[in-house]
Amino acid sequence: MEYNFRKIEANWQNYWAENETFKAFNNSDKPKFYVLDMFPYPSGAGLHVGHPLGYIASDIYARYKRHKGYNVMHPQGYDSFGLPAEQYAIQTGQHPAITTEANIKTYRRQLDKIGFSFDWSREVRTSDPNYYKWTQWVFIQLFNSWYNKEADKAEDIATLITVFETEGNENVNAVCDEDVRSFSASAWNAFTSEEQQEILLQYRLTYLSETEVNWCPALGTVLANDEIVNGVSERGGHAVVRKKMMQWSMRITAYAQRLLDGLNKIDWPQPLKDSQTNWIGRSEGAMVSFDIDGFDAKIDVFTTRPDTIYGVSFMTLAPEHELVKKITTAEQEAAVKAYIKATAKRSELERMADVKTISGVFTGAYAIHPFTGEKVQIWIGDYVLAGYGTGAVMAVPCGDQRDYDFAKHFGIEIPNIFENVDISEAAHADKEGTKIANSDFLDGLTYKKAMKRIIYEIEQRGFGYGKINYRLRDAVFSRQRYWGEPFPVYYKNGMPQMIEAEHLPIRLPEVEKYLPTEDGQPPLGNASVWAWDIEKNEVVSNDLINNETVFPLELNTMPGWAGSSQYFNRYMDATNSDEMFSQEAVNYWQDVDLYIGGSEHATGHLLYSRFWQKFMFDRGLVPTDEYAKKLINQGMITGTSAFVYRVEGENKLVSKGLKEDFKVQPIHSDVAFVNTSDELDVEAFKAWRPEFKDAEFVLEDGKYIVGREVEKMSKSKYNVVNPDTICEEYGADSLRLFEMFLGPLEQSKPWKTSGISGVYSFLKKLWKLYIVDGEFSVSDEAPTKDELKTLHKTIKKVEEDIANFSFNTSVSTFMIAVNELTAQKCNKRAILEPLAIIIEPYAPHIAEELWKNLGNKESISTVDFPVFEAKHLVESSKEYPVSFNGKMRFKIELSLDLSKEEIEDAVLAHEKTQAQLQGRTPKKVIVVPGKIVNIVG
RNA sequence: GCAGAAGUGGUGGAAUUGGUAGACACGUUGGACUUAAAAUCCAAUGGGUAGUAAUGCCCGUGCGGGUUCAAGUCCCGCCUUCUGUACCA
Repeated sequence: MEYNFRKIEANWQNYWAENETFKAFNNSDKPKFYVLDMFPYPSGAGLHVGHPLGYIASDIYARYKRHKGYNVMHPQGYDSFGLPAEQYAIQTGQHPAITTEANIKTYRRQLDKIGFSFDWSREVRTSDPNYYKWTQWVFIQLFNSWYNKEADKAEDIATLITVFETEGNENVNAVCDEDVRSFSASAWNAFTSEEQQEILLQYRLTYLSETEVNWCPALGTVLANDEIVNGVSERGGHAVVRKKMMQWSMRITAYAQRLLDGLNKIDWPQPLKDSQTNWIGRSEGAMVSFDIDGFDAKIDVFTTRPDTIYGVSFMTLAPEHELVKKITTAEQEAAVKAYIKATAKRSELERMADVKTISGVFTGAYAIHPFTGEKVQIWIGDYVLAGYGTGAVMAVPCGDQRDYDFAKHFGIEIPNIFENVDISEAAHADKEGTKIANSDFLDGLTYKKAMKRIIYEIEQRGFGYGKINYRLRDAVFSRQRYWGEPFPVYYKNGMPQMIEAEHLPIRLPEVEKYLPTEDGQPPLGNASVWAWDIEKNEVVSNDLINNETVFPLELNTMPGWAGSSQYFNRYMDATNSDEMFSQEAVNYWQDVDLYIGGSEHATGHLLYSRFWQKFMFDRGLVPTDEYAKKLINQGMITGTSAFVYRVEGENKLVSKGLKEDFKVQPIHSDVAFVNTSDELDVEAFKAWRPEFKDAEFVLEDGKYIVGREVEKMSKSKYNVVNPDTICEEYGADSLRLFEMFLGPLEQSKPWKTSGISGVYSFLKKLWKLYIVDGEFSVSDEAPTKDELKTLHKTIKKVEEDIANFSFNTSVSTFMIAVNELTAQKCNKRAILEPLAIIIEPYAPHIAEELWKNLGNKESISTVDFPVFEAKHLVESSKEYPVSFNGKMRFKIELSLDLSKEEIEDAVLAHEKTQAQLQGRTPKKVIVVPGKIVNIVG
């Protein structure tokens, strides 16, 4: 009776599917537990062994929690809108929906093979109209909301309109556009409907505005800040330029502080929290206005060091600053123009890479220092970024290194406002421990006191106000793509109008071509049936647009993060067609208890989804304002690439050991042709690369040995290992165990197929424990002390390891247990039955098979994890023999909340029983205060 | 530059609050079984050194210091690698 994993796994996978074993119900006597994975984008390449790592970990946790008596929801779905399917469509004309459907089929087949306990009845796909209906619905809710700073939450836009109608906007404290004009109630009521709409748009949480965006000509679309890496597009590495376009944006900045505060109450990895904190970029300081000499205009600056204002000796504007043109003098005009032209030409990438070069031009204009009344030069320089703060700085060369360098370079004076500080070499940027000097009323004050005083003075004298600034920008929400959620928006007289919720979803229209139109419109501009009839409430042909009731629909689609910002809530009630989710469902499931996924989403999905959740919380749609209590970032599994070495200029390939003797060029070989001893199957390689069909292979010891290198697992590096192959050869349980055994979950580590034989032979040994003379058979004899010890040790360790997410060490624990039980020739039900249960999360198929053969009819997945009485525990903890002053002592760990005497008694009793068991005389016991208990031996 | 994480055998990695460093596994070597191979099982495996042997001694967790009866673990100062981020005023 062999361990036939192929048959066992196929049987159980069918059984689970037929019986919907892992279906979670929205009500139960058991406590709830929600385990979530980041759902995958179904790419055409299918899964490689790196992808399921996080799913295996979450699955172990989910199965474990089921055994511990929880009602566990472990859903899965697909983030199925995205660029690859669209680009494939552009190349082939194939509709992205068809490609996506095919890819999902592959993914599902691969996932099923691994034996996950997903509740597929809750599957979601972001590209499914029944799903994106609710993405569109949330968009409408955002549009119909404004952020009330008084209440510090989002509210219905209707409440804002009421305020406008009764008292205008004088007393409204909202997060809104900066250039909102003020009006009275009577003025508001006199505005035309269009004027009112325009004003409201400046308050809505999602709004349309002409914004400067990151335009990527090669991709034909706008990119969000987090989609740009080092000045080029994250996807494809194409150049990105700044361009002004009409775009939908999300007023995420309204939530900047709450997004920061919320981090304190969630158990997420510190590095991830740090990167969100940096991304939000809170800084405290002041806004200060400087008058411009001879102009009726002011330069507003944001500074974190208003206390150094007496050190200002010039000002610098970003070259793009709107005042530059206005204030530049005739003499300086040519130089300024040339400089602006030169900086505009430099790409973002160059500008960032080249931070050393100091450049700038004097505008010829002067600002008036608000406190001293002195004239200070106004310069432009590209070290000032148009996109941060106001795009202008008050330069304090003695306190800021960049200002210092600039001043030195252009010979501008550097006044010193610090007591006893030498600034002849560098600026003095330290805040603490220095007193301010030469600064009138600030003289002698330290940083903290000076800050308080100067902000007070600035506000008193009307030069500005204290301000907290955030680096976080509002998120652009429009994409010029086809394969994304269409907006539920049509345009009437140029003003955006929402389609009523009951008419959702607005389905993606069919188009002839997936490229932008010839006149530069997004791909939806190719659709001929893409207009909204407000009488019929349906999408109609564009030809009818001249009708009074038919209006053009929005041509942009939503970005990738739209669909992933609320999917975790939709899982709670995934098939509900009347609501996004029922209140009963969301009140039952509340939030995610464990979320596992990659850290690359730190400033994308994981920030936006927190924003949406907070918004939904404000509007009373969800019960919590953070949706995931605990988050774990699983590490990446990298590939181990294989290389052959071609002698330059010859059709000759030399083995690794000989490559030093030649001038060689490494070439990737497919890892499929290399065995575990790094030996290349030369014939297979020749058949794979026809250009080497006639090549000469220079062998060492009769073998061709390849070179190895750890790289990211990718098709182009030919180092992809497919989970299907592993499942076919070793079984899904081996794959699951091995992925966990590979190393700590959160660490990145290279895949090495050779190591899998260890876990595979472990499973075979486990199987054999239950078999006597080729037949399933266990004895009902009472277990021995040693056998019980092995079992309880294993239970204790595995539970601890699961609690710490140290799945790798728990696999070792299983191996030790099986080795010990094999050595003890243990074949007893009392040991083997619980063993099958505790191994089940890691190796569900074999565990179920063993369970069935033990004579248990019920599926193991419904059995509770064994709990044993304390009296069964043979020892309270591990004993450490320790050498102390030359004497042998033992350390025993006891976590007891008892007095010294009670502990002494307990230890003595323990020692007595131990001594009796081992047939020796009891040793003298000394209890040392603290946690350490020593037994002198 | 800044922030975070990490450096342990030939390899992946254990070592829970400071207490037998190298668990477990891969690989390697030797052995059993076999006509042979595969599979399986057994044994050895950080380095050095003494001994026929049982066994013993010395060194050893990136480097240099320190605290401690005791340091991979704690403290100070370095080095290296990885990850994120960056003219953020």
